[in-house]
Amino acid sequence: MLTSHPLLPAQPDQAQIPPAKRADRVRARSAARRESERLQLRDHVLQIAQRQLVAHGYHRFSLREVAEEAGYSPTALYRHFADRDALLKEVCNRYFDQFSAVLAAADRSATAPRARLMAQAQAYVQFAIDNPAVYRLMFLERPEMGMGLSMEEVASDAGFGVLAQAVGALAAAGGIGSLEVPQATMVLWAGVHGLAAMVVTMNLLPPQHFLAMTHAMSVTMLDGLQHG
Amino acid sequence: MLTSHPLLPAQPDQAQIPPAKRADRVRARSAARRESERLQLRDHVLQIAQRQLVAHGYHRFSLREVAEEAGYSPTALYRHFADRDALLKEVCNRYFDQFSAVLAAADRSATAPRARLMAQAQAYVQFAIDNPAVYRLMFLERPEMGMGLSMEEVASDAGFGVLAQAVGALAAAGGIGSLEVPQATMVLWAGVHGLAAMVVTMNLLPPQHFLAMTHAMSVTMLDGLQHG
DNA sequence: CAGATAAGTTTACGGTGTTAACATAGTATC
DNA sequence: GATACTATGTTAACACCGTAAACTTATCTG
Repeated sequence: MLTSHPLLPAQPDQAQIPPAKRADRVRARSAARRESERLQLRDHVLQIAQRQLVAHGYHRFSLREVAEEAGYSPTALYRHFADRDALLKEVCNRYFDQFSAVLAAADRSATAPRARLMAQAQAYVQFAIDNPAVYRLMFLERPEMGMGLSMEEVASDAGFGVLAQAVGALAAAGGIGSLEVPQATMVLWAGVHGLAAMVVTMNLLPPQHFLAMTHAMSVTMLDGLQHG
Repeated sequence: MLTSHPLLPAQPDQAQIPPAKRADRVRARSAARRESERLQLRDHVLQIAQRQLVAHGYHRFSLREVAEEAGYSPTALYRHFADRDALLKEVCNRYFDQFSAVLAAADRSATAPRARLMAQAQAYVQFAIDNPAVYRLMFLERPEMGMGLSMEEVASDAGFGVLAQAVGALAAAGGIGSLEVPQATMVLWAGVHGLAAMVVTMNLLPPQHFLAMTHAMSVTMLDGLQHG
């Protein structure tokens, strides 16, 4: 039998503390606990939403079904999220962090600018292969989610910082011909984005095929930049 | 006051023709007229659907609203189309023909393989700019519409025949390095597809921007193919 | 004339996102 | 300690959606 709430850490002896201060502390702890519970619930719902998005895809994603699996009435979720889109947007944000991390890791796996960009492209398409529904949501269906940035911002620094940096390094090494760095960044991004879009829209071909194509595309573009 | 049905052409004097044969002819004409009316209605509905798809976008497209504008009950459309997707698919097909024609015209606007491919890329993105909802439907939302082909088939001949042909011509002129023709075709297609996808998903930037980027991307890719 | 066929209707079902009205527990205040 | 307030749920309801089934009506056919 538990003598104290499992979520609450054991409290020290408070016998000699003035009641007023003790009440304040209790109140503070209570508020903290309720806030924690609220965040925990949010997180729980978001995890379910994430799972269902991956499982059913973007088109079948339903707020009501998320609520049902979470054990709430559909309208209860509106206390925690403005609407269905806000819920999806939060799911997006989490994946966006993960996506950035994946790209950054790929970037660190090499030193030469060209090799860094090749690795990034591969990781980019691999992410789309691993998370088609998420990539679709972030970049195809609701582009305002996942990043509230304009394309220029994305290509410059805030969004795909690692990409822009690597392109900058490539430019410093003389790997870019007549194009400016932002333009070259956009071109590279659009190229892999095209492949990623194909991955998530037509799921017939094996993933390996797309990775090979990504390699071919990266080589072609990088060669083209160099001899431009 | 009209003495004959306006849709029916005036018939010659049939006084001396045997009643049996005359009945046959009337029956045939009647069937033809009903068939024509049916096709006319189909076309009318398709035009409305096309307009609404362009106006409201893919997400808001509603079978019921099409029926309302056409002046029918929602279920009436099921006599002419299997379901909502079939209706959209037909709209797609019409645009697909137009799309092919646009690409073919662009291809004919130049003679050198490289110039032909540049023109095709420009026309490709221009089509996406002009018909974002349609491009989205054909290549992003429902790839099985507009072309029931696998990516290989598309890149080879049946789908983008003009593209594959131009790449073949480029290869014959020594414009392709180590890549095979199908791979080079896919790379080029994926590149412009990436730009087109950006056009239809993020409609913030001016079209001219995308056309300039298309130019940069085409040059980069073609240079890359040459020096690969 | 009787029957089949085609096209259109109304009705209905299950699904969606979302709003409004209500219940209730916990907190804050006098 | 009673009272008001706030947060967090609930149910009911609205306005959509795609679509299936049953029914009406007009037309063609044997």
